Amino acid sequence: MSTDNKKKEGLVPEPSLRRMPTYLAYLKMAKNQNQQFVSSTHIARDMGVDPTQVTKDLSYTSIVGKTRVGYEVEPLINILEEFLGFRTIDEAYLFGAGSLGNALLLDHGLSQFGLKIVAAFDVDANIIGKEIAGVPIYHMDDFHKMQEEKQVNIGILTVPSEYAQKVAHDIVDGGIKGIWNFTPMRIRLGEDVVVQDTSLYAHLAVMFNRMQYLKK
Amino acid sequence: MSTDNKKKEGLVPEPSLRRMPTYLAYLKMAKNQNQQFVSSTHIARDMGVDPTQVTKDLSYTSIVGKTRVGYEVEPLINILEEFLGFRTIDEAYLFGAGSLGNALLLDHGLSQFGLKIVAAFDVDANIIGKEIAGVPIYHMDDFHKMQEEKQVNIGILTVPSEYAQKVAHDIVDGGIKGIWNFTPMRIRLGEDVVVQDTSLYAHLAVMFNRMQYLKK
DNA sequence: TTTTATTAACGAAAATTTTCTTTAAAAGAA
DNA sequence: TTCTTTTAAAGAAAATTTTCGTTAATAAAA
Repeated sequence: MSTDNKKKEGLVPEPSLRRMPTYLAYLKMAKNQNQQFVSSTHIARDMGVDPTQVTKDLSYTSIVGKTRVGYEVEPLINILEEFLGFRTIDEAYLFGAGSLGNALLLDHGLSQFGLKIVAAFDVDANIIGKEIAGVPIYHMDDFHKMQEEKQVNIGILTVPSEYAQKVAHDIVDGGIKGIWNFTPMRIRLGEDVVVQDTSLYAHLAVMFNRMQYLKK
Repeated sequence: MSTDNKKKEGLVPEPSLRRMPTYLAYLKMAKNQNQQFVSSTHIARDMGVDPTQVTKDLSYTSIVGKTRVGYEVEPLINILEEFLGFRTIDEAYLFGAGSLGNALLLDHGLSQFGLKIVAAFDVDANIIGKEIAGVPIYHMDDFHKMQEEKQVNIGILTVPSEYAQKVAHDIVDGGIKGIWNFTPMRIRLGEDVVVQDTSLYAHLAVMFNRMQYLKK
């Protein structure tokens, strides 16, 4: 019954990981303003969060702050970027070049955070063979052949929900180790694959719900 | 007597809200396969989650399941869509028509989930006056004037990080009540505004981190 | 040099979320 | 009908995450 009773010991908490890029964005601004040090209290005040949460989050990295001074901005940026994996470029395939997939191909922000989409796959004959933002679109059937040469291990899933599980399974067979799942479907895969769910609609749902409480 | 009337005044937990659209996607597939009922145990097994979590999540809506049968698919879809605010169309402005903003304009998935972008604002003279996916792009300065006529209350924030706080403040002044923040910056605003952070890079960070543990 | 104020780090406590357990209801079988 | 099995619901327990309180370090001031 208990299928995934894996020890979570030593893992950096997901909420902490999600907050780290926000500190990074803040630090880059501080750097632009030529600040050499920032204290956790400063960060916390400016960002509207708890100061102890900032120190605790940053303590997961190798940075050490100086008492009464704070953290040195530039080393902290470097350490955070390294820690988050934004410094090493990982190659990725995009599966499903519909409107959302297209969107991700056009967004050049991703490459600054360590993700480079090297090819896209789809089944729509109208777009296969074309390029979007310099990324070639192949037929889904060509994936396994392509993967033999390239050995990419990240797959971005932007197919229609009904194909999510099937495609996910298929690409894991081809050696994909991490799936960035933009579909609203939950996909079931083995323990040796990382699935990151990023459904925009989930966030929309939270926003709509919280807004209801304002309207009275 | 409601047991969860504590400090947060009975707010639906955010994790539950985020999971609801995944149930919705699952249910739509069940409907397509002409299933009339689904039980929480079924949903849980197919989606790889805990069955009691499913019932608990669904209990926040008005649906009531039938013992030994489950939930009726079609009413549950309707109730969920209604509950999540996907049935009523909310108008939104897009702030920042760069690559990510462009992406959101091109994605026609949003309109199916109750969000309709009616105008975009930017400061780039090269794109002002043009249209993307039928949505006109205006200069940022025209926002307040426009808002007087339209009274839109959702703003999608896809400006560069360094302008996030400033623009956020400005649009709240113009009457925006909910901000869907796609920048990695945390923004500070009053209590009467809902901010939903959706930084893609936060999710990327989690995925990269979790993948590190596979590679050994 | 000594004192004071600010800060990171660490562990404890509180709050939140998830999982486990029990209970009652009801469909289907005997 | 009566029994068995499956299920939703509700409450308890466990795990996780956040907040709180304390301590030690150290830069700046006296």
